[in-house]
Amino acid sequence: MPDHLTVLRDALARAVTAVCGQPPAAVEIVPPARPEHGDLATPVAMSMAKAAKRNPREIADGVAAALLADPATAGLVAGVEVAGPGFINLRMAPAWFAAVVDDALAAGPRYGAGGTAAPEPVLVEFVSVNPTGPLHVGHARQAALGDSVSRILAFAGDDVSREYYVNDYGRQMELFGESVAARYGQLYGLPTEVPEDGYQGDYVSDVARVMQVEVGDGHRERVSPPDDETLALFARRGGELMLDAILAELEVFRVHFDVVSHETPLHDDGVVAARLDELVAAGHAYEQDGALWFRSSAFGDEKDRVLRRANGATTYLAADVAYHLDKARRMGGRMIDVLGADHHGYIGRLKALVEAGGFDPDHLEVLIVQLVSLLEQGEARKMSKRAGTLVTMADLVRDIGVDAARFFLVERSSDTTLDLDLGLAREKSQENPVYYVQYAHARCCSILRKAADEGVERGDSPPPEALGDDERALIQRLADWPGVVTEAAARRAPHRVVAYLKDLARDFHGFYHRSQVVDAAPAERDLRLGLVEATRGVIACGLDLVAVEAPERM
RNA sequence: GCGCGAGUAGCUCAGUCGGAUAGAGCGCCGGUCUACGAAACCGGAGGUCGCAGGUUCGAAUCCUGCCUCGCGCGCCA
Repeated sequence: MPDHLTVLRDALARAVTAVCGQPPAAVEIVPPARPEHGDLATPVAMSMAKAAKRNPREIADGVAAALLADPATAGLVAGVEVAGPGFINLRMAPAWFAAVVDDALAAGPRYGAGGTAAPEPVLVEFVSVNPTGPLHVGHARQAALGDSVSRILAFAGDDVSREYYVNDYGRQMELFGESVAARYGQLYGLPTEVPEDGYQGDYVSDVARVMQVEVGDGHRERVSPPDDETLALFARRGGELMLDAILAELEVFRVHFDVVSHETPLHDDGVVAARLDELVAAGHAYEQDGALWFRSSAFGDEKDRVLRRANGATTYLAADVAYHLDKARRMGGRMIDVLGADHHGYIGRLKALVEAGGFDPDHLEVLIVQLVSLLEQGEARKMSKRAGTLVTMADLVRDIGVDAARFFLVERSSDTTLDLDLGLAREKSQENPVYYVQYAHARCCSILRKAADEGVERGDSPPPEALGDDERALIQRLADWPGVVTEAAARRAPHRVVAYLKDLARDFHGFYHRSQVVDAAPAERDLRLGLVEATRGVIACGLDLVAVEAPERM
């Protein structure tokens, strides 16, 4: 059951086709620049003018006449006017506004869902940090983006799977193991020291203490000096504990992964070696200077890349060959990787390896998330990994709460650096847009509670003769929702949902101030009760798409 | 040097597969509670859309060049 904006768009497309003899590429319906231009406007006649080699005003006149004669929109369009260079301005009838509200109520929580034209399986991989340390605010932004994109794609109709890829292999894990072992030794007063380039953070001691509980003092004799077997144990178990902590934090952050895949088995089970052999056999890899190179330049990358070093160790890229080709095989659909800005130089390689593996490189999409800087009183908060002043995701959540963190981290387009004002985010009041939106939801609930308390139920009276400006604006905003979802999904842009919610909340607050609901005359009351319920539903739905709670009371 | 991203109001940013007089929040100035929540509403001031050309009925949006900022350019991950 298409929503009424779609009904109108289809009717306009039919009218254009009848007048021009060819269908329009798209029918854009926009709010008019000025209120006296009507309720809705479309520039479709002007965009058709070139293709049809006709005067835009002439087309517009024809479309206007055809639209008025279309039975599908009979009673919904109150007036059509051609203005300016060929804009078609529409004045909608009360029945149209009522129909929009009915659309939303009939669809319930599914209003706006399923708009993706060609749904497909999508695997969204994000966060994927080494289990050697806690998540910081940059990861929090990636988590918020990856999860919100997943929620939006799923709502729009795709079959989404969230995945975390654990780099639990290689030199960094060894260093982590050595660091944990050193801290473990220190618990027994041994002179063990964390390596210079190891992990110095306090959390390493926490991991060591947990391991002390698990393995007891059985290894105290084996960490000073350490033997390989012991280091391997500390690296493996330490990594597991760290990963558990990371995933638990992400659950608190309302991020749940459907699949957690590990790098180590790709090496141990020979998958990496097998993929490298295949690349060689296909002529996509070659030996030079004792190393094995991927001929990625043949697939558009800037230069060739090393897969296996002269010392025999495979690179991170080699594992990614195995991992991404495995993903491509499992999915048979689209892969989205969410990466930090410092990894953007990696995109060419990833696309190249997907193509070399026989898959369409366009099926891999890489979303780059720009940096986050935290502001305190307008001053940038200095963050340095070395100085230990890095703000972790846990710190952020403790400071401003999950709702504010999730909201602020996706409020801006992911390809612009984000300034997060902690003072504002912490503020539980007026200036804070999170509460502004949540408050609108609570107000809707408050009205509905009052109606229930007074035994007032929504009747089925016909729409009022005329609607107020606030009602028209709010209803039109609701009519936009399905389009907003589709757009946010197509562009992988949760910030569109957030921006919409702020607009919707503003329209609602304005309506609220000037319109009585429960105590209004029957015709108005029925429409407004439906409008409040529909608004409440869309706010709750939109907030859920960015994993922010919609409280009934605040 | 090359690549990617950004440059729009005092600040933070929307808007960018071309549409009418470029928007919001914050901040600033002023007004509104005996109504379903004032965590709200209403009004005002505030702009060479980085610069310069080009494309056309029409450019913040597309093209070219330049400037500034961030990030990246390893047989690291």
